[in-house]
Amino acid sequence: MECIIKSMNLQAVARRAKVSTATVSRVINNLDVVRPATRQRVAKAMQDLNYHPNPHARTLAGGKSRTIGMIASNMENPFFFDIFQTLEEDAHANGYEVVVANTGYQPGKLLSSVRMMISRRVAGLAVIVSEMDPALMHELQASKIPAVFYDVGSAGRHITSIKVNYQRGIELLVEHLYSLGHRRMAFIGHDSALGPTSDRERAFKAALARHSKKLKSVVANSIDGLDGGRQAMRDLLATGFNPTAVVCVNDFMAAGALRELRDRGLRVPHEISVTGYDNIKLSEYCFPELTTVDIPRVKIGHIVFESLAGAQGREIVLDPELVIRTSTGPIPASIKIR
Amino acid sequence: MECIIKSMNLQAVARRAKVSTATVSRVINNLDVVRPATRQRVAKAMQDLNYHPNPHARTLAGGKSRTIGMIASNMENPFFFDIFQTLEEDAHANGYEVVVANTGYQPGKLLSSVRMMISRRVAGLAVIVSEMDPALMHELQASKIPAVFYDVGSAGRHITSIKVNYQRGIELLVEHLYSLGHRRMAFIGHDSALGPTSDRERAFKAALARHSKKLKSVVANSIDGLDGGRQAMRDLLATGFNPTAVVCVNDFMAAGALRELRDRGLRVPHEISVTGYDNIKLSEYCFPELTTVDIPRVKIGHIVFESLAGAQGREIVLDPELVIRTSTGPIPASIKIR
DNA sequence: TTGAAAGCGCTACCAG
DNA sequence: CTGGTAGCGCTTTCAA
Repeated sequence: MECIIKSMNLQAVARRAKVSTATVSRVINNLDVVRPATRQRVAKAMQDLNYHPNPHARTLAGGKSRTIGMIASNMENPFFFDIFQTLEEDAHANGYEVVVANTGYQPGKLLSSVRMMISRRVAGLAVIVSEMDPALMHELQASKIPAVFYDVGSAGRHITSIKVNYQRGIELLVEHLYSLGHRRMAFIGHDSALGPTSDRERAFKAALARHSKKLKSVVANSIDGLDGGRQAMRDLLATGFNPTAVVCVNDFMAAGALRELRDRGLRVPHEISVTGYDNIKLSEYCFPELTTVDIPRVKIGHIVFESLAGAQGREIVLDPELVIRTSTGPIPASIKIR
Repeated sequence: MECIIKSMNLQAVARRAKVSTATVSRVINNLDVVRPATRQRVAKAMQDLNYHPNPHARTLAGGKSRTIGMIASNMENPFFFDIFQTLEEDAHANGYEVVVANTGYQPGKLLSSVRMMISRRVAGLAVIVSEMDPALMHELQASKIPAVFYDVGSAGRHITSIKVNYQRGIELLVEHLYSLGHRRMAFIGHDSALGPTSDRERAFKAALARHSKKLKSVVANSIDGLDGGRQAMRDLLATGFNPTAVVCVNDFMAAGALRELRDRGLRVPHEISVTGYDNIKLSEYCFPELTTVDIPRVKIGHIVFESLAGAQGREIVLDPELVIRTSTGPIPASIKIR
């Protein structure tokens, strides 16, 4: 029993409701020029026919879609996912969808993703990445698509910029560690295209320098993720520089780093302290729980949507907050003597 | 300096290359009827104009998109994300994109997501969920869109079914625990719309019954996630039934459960054993590392793409494998005496 | 091998 | 308030 279901279209609905396609379109788009009675009739026809508008046709005809794009560096990292989730909620609540693209921290993918989003005619674009590409801004500017950048770029015509004072967060962490007696600290970062020395690494170095120009430090980078964090810690320990505290670029990597220490029998925080960044849910489930810095991801998600749908071109700065848990503590007694 | 960039279209390219729009279309779609010289000319024109085809127009005109849809119960759970990631890789490698929809285990959202995917004219649809909806199969069948179901539904005309023998995995786990001496076991599951007693819970009970009809057990359900796992463990301990081993529906919840035990000072596995399911990366980073059952997510991702792009209507069954780590051990000495 | 033209389903503008 | 209709950018016959 083959049944050819030629998907319903405006015309079919129009015929059934005995109105023109224009009127059906008006009903679909909630234009309140339609007489209630007519609206009723059309609504019923749509129901009866189980009609669903073709989004592609709508986008093509209208020039704009009901889709918001989000480009992230690493959706596997809960930090990005959390932002996505709030954004999606807001979007759905307003009849939008959101499609995501992952760059994996590769600038090349960033650019191609932006292009793809533009050709998709997204209604707005959220760029939540650590990478940067010079051509990006230009293309985006030209496309006139409302956009919001997180952590990179600056506000402009249709462009909102959300920034978290990363530097400040690192300072809070380093200050906390310093006050606990730590003097030999290391930094674990992730590969990003910002050159050999990333902003974040620099922020760490700068925070150290605040206390004393003579504080030595070591840096290890790897891929963002649990394995990457573990690998970085391995590399770090292999340098022979024995830090009493390790500051990680984010919680995700910190969680991986903790595992390596556990394997080696180095007790945290008794023998070595570790900090994360972001305050993702996982940071509370690590062993030990991570001392970290809170980045308000839910808030960011809301701001992103709002900036895409409403007030554009703003510049927003958020301040991070220190969250002290059990992965940090006083420096080991054996070292105190020195 | 305002510049109106009216986005390039086929016609512009056609004009510049001095051919018809039909020919440009042929070049775009790689139809090898075009003379090499012509193709060259068109390609250059596209370059010069920085032309990018409008996917909506393509879908509208062609009736089919280059987008694959994936519907998952909980993208926050790495299990689903891992499948997504492989699927996306394969898709991109073949010029497809993939859009995801989250159901949060709600059957209602499942249905609306399927509808949305159908109206989007996705080229294929992967349904990786625990919920089920009767109307779903019907609509999908009628749409003639190639689909693949994971864990629910059965193969059909354009429908591929991938199943993992969940029951078998649970058996492996229970067997392992039983051989370690455990007799009082509990199960931590997550809410799903399969009624008060889910398939998975039943699988657990059945596995217990294999050994002895008299084995008592208790079940606690909560929301899938770290917090949910923790809450379930809390509920479990509150029942007063003191299990020596807890089988969790998946690794994600198990990770949450471990945290609660840690907080209470219950040492794993010395005082209580815990198992997970899926073998996600996080299971290796838990403390202690989770004994679990491996579900080949990468393989599943590949099969999904393959089933959507190529051979359809198959029925595939995968077998899970036991992975023994350190979250399970012999029953506590204090109990052994009994 | 290429061109001309008829749609795909919908929006938006102009009349009535 | 409603209808008619010209596109939106592309694919796909049908002819040449």
